[in-house]
Amino acid sequence: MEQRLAPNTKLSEASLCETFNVGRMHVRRALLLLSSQGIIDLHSNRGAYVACPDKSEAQDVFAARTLIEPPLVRQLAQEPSEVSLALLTEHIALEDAARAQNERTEIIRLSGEFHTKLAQATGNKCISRMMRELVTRTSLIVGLFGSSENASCPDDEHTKILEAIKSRDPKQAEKLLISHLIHIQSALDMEVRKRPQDD
Amino acid sequence: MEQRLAPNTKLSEASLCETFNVGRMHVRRALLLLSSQGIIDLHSNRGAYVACPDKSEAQDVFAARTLIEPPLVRQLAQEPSEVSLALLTEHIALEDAARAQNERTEIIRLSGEFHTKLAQATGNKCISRMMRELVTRTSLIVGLFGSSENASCPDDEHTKILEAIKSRDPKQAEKLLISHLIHIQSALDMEVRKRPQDD
DNA sequence: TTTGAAAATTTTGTCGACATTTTTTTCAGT
DNA sequence: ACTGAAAAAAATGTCGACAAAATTTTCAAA
Repeated sequence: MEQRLAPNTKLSEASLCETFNVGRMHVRRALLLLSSQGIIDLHSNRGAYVACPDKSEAQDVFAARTLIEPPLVRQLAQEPSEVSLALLTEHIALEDAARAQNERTEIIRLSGEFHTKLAQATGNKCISRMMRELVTRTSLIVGLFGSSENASCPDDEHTKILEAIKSRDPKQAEKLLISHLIHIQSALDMEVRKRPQDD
Repeated sequence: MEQRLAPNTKLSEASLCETFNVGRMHVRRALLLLSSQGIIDLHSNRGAYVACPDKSEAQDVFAARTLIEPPLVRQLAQEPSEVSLALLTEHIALEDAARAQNERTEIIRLSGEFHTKLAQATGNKCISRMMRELVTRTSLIVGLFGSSENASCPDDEHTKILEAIKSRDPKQAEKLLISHLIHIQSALDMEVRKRPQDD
C-alpha cells in the first residue's frame, strides 16, 4: 500500500518469519490471503512475489473503479450521515498535514485511504471490502506505472469531492470523482513499466 | 451455491478430510479462502460454519449488487461482443432445460451463474470476481430468507435482459435488471429467518 | 574465460505428533 | 429426575521433521 515493496519482490517464508517473529504457518496463511486479494502472486513451489500487474490487469482495476465509485459517491452525496462527513473531514486534515510535511509514504497511504473511507461512509461492508481491495491494487499500479514526479493524487481534488458531498450535490460529486479517476490514470504510462527496484 | 448446505451447518475438518480424501492442511486452506469470501464463518477454536447472514448483511449484499450490476449491464449493452452474446444465449438454453426438467438445484445454480456470466461478458477479471462473490452470497441469502415456494429467479427475466442487450438498448437492459433485482429481494422475508435444516 | 552437468544448498509443500481448547459424557449429590 | 462439577472425548491450533522441488554453487572440460 505504501509502495515500499516493489512489484516482483520475492517474499520468502523464512525472511517473513524472522521479520515478524512468527512461525511458518502464520506466514503461509497471510500469503494465501494476500494472494486471494491479488496483492501478491503465489507460484507453486517457487514462493510468493509482490504482484506485478500488466497493462490489462491495471485497466481492469481502473475500469472496476470507474464502474463502482461514481454511483457510490452519488449515493453518498444524497444523504451523507454527519458521522461520515466528520470522519472524511478529519481524514482530509490528515492528508493536508502529511502533504505539508512532505511525508511521501504517508501521502500515498492516505490518498488511497480516502477512497476506502468514501466506501466506508456508505456503511456497507461489502462495498467497503471491495473498494479496499481495489484501492490497494491501485497503489501497486501507481507504483509500477506512475511517473516518479507527481504524487499519486492531485492536491485538492479530494477536498473538492468532499465539499460536493457536504453540499448534497450528487451530480457534482460524481463529476468530480470521475475526473479525479481520470487524472490518476493519465498520470500513468502503461507502456513503459518501471524497473522494480530492490528493497 | 446450490443451497445443499444449510446456513450454520458445521463443517468439521475431519469430515471434510474424509469426504474429499485430502489432508487436514488442504481442508484448512480451503476453509480460510471460503471465509475470506464470506461464505463460511471461522470461529477461533470452534471450527467452520456455513455463513448465516443476518438482515443487515443481506441488505449489504443486495445494495452492493444494486450499485454494481446496473452500470455493468448498461455498459455491456453498449457494445457486447459476439462471443459474449453467444455464451449468454447458450446459458439461457441451459436454464430453460433445467426448468423444463424441474431440476431444483440446477435451476438455483444456473440462475446465479447467469449474473456471474453477465460480469464475465465485460471481460474484466476484477468485476467478474466481485460479482461471483456477490452471487454466491446471494444464494446463501435466498436459501435463508426465501419462501420455499418460488424458485430464486422469476422465469423469463433473464431472457428479457439478454434480449435488451442483444438489441443494444442500455437503458432498457438496466431497467429490466433493476426490476429483476427488486423481484429477487421482494421474494425474501428478511424478518422471519428459516430454521436451518440438518443435512 | 565460458559452458554445462553434477552436487550442494536453499526453499517450499506435506504430514504426523502434540498442546490447547471446546464439547460431550459420566456420575455423585440434592 | 435434575443440577453441576469432574472426567473423557473430540476438535482445533501449532510446531517440527521430512520429502520434493527449485536455486545456487562447484568444478571439470572445451
